Amino acid sequence: MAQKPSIPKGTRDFNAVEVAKRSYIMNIIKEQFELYGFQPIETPSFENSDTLMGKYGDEGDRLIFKILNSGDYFEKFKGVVSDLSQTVSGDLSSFYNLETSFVTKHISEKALRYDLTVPFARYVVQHQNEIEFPFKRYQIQPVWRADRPQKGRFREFYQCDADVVGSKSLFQEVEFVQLYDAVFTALDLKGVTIKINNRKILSGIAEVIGAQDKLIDFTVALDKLDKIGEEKVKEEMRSKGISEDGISKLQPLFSLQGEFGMQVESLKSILNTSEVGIKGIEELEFIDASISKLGLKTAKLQLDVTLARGLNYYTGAIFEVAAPEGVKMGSIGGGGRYDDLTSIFGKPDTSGVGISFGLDRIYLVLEELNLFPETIADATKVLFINFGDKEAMACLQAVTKLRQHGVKAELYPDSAKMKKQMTHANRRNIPYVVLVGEEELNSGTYTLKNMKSGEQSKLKFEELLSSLQ
RNA sequence: GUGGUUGUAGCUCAGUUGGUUAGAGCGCUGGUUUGUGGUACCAGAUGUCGUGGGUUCGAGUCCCAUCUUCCACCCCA
Repeated sequence: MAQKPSIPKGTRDFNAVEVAKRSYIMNIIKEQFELYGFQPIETPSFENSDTLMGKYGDEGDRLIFKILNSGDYFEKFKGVVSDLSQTVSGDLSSFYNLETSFVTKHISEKALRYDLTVPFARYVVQHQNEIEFPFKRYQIQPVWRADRPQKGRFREFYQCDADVVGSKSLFQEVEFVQLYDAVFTALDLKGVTIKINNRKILSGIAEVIGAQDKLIDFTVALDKLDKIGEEKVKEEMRSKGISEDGISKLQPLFSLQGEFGMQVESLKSILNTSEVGIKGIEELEFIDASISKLGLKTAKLQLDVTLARGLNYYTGAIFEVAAPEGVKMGSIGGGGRYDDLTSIFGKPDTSGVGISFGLDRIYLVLEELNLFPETIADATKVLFINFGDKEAMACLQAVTKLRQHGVKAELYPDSAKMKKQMTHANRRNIPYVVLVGEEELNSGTYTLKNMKSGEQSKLKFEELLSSLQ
């Protein structure tokens, strides 16, 4: 027992105050989700590896927590190897030539949930006959990533997702922008930026510069523009084999600035030969026009052509939410349109679109900006001081009655020194204490003390109740 | 996964070129006050210097490993 206990890297314990603050955020998100017509579902913490692997790209696969098979997985694995190579069972030398992925596949068949979107796609396919489409669901559950922790980056964290499947309507995208705005407004987090882009535009650009086959490399490089600058981006594109001619066609992109409309115009000039690119522009224009008509409360919608989220399943709109200016935090939300996600699980032609809120990062942002309401922890309202068994019994009767009337009341369990009991009330921020000693016991009264003002008065039970309600 | 950074009392941090018994503030405990907390005064205790090895007569200080924290990549909420 000499060793200090600890928790794994990138995980956290939450105390009562933290839990209260977290559920404050969660409840607001939930409320808005339901207001927009989404219904909750839950999926298991872990899935079959096949369900998750290969859905997030190579980098994603690396970050998936694999669960080691239970039982004697090693003995079974040796069996697989010896069947395969006909080598003598127990000859370890053959192990060294094996691919990691091969080994992993045989010793691990389950993995922890990496996000909520892929399990949701699995859910939709598996329950397609019970689901009424378009299907709007929300899901608030933890996900796990074997990432290296940093500020706002954990190995276990919560995502809050809302998705619609079974509708290609762009009104869904419009509503999701409104939903983002509604949640952040309800949280009193003003000035968030909802960045929007469209995968079709990125495909169109790649097409125009003759790099269709390098779409991912191209977008990953472009995504870094505001971070590493124009020259470094070009350098990276060159190193990925994008032609000099193509890069020069991108030139207008690097100086893209200003209002939505102006950006769209310059995009049109680049993309006029690309059918898919034009389609992307039309989609963007529709969303922007609709939002302009409907209005946003506190967030702003901004076109960002360099926005290229790594997930390879987005096909249309791409969203990412940035914290208000001055807060150093990665994105606090993201999402987009995916036309093809469920086809991986055998259900083609089902378009989906969804967004996600990063609970833990929103928490950090609210904390930094001091935006949590003060009354968030709804704790005990009155503590009865314990003077001894006889008095305590009388107190407990009063406590019981108060509780029946919905007053959060408790009795200090031990007849400790008064100072200790008062200090206890103080530290727990309990606003009232009640003193019942011999005198009160005889007169059937209660001395109620306001811990903030120091005032106190002797009351009958009915008076006590009404002043605590 | 790559490179760097951090760890000393409950908390925030000092601690010299390696040298006797490791310090401060806040907090904590007790008392001034046996029916009154938060304010005041007095007194007291803080500790495996992250962990494990090594160098040295001697290590909080130097070296190695490991864990943790934060940062930059990568990627992402």
